Amino acid sequence: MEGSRQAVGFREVKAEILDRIRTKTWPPGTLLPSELDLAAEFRCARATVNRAMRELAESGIIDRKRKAGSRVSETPVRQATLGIQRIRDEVERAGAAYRYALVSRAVQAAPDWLVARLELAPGARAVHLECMHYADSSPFLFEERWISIEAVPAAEEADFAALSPNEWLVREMPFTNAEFTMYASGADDKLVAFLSVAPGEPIFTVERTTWIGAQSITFARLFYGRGYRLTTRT
Amino acid sequence: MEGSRQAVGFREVKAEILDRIRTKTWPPGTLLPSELDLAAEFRCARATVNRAMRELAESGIIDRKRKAGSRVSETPVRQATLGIQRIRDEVERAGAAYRYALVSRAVQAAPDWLVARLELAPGARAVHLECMHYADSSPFLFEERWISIEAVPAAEEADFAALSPNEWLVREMPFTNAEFTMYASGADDKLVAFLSVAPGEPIFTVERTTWIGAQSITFARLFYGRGYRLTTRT
DNA sequence: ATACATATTATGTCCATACATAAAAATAAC
DNA sequence: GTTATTTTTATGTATGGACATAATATGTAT
Repeated sequence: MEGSRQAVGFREVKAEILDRIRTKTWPPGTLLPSELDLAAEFRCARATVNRAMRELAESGIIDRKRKAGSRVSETPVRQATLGIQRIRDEVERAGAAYRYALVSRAVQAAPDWLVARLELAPGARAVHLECMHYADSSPFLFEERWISIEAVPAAEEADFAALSPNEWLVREMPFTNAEFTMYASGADDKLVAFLSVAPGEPIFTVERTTWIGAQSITFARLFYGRGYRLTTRT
Repeated sequence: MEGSRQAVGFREVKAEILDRIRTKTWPPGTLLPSELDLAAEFRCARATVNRAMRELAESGIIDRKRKAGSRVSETPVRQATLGIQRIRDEVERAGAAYRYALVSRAVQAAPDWLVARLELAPGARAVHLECMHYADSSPFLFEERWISIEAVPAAEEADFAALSPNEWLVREMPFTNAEFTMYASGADDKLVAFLSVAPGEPIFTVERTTWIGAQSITFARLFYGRGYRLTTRT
């Protein structure tokens, strides 16, 4: 037979589309050919092109809309993956010994802001924890955490003095969605005491909410000690 | 007809599997039924189950291996993707008007620390820029940037007074790899002046190095104004 | 028992087809 | 000219079948 190429899989299709975008054959904003056209060009099934384009859309390279077609994204949203996230691993990867301590534990009605953030039922109860994580016995991070009892009933009985909520939840509850917010805050009195920093000293802070499916599980606020840097690459 | 359920899509399959994991019907480590078995149970095609399970594997909920089957992950890979965008979009998405101003521009030999970080040749030249980004005429972000002239010769002639390096580079060099480092720093004199903050005030800071393939392109240090929060969700 | 070849099996991918759905475009009604 | 209504079309998803591939399990020879 003549030049009928063989075995064009979704990886090849994806790579070829990416290459045409990279080389500006299809500059940002370009309307791509339809799945059917590309399938004809690559001599493969539409489903194959569909998977290639779906994955490109998931990583933000192209935008897709029914009937309107697919176009090269004008504003490619680069996606860096935040590799999370047992705090123990983070400390030990830096070559330090990890130590954890429970500061306080309470079961209480969720405050209004938490009800709003986790979309809890009014009057829902939550486990409220404060903990310290140490690297080689120097303060690494102060953690404030709330766990929805409705979502994780076992949290009410769990022994968080023995196991950090971080590790307990990793074992107990897989999650599907998380929202991270990062900002710089100034150290208040509590942080001054626990993190051994000066009042007002810049503190790298992370807030994290996690869900499984549509149900919220937990909210955590992490205050990192002096000199902490969070690094990630694409 | 009797109870033959209808239209079971991959979302439903995914949700049901997730639910069985959440309720510990299938605790961590459990070997899941094969795709064929699940397809029979849900009365759908294997491809439908396959997509559901593939997506669960991608988000780290289950681990899959040929022949060995799929099991509920013992240590769910908790990874979040951090969406990186153009500063203009970030400002405008918050409903503010975006304005950009070039503060300084110089072509100079790359300082030693930059040579090391970007793995430049000794004595390599770089464009050094300082810029301000405003949201509704209030300071949003002060940017320090170096661009390798070897990697991007056009940078030496580009008019960065008209277009921010951020947007210029996005247009010019799509598809780069990037490394992000985030931390909290205290405002120095320059930041006090440009960001209208108090001396020592906590500043959310991002350092970003980008490459295309193995070649480094640019290094930027972004100092965000008061109250900035970087949010990302999976 | 140990090493090697072979069969088995769950996942991985592809195909051709079909129908659903959303949104744009074209048309009809006012 | 403006507003409904219909048509068109690209994407979204499902199906049943097929073969590939990797890893395990099994059987065989040493």
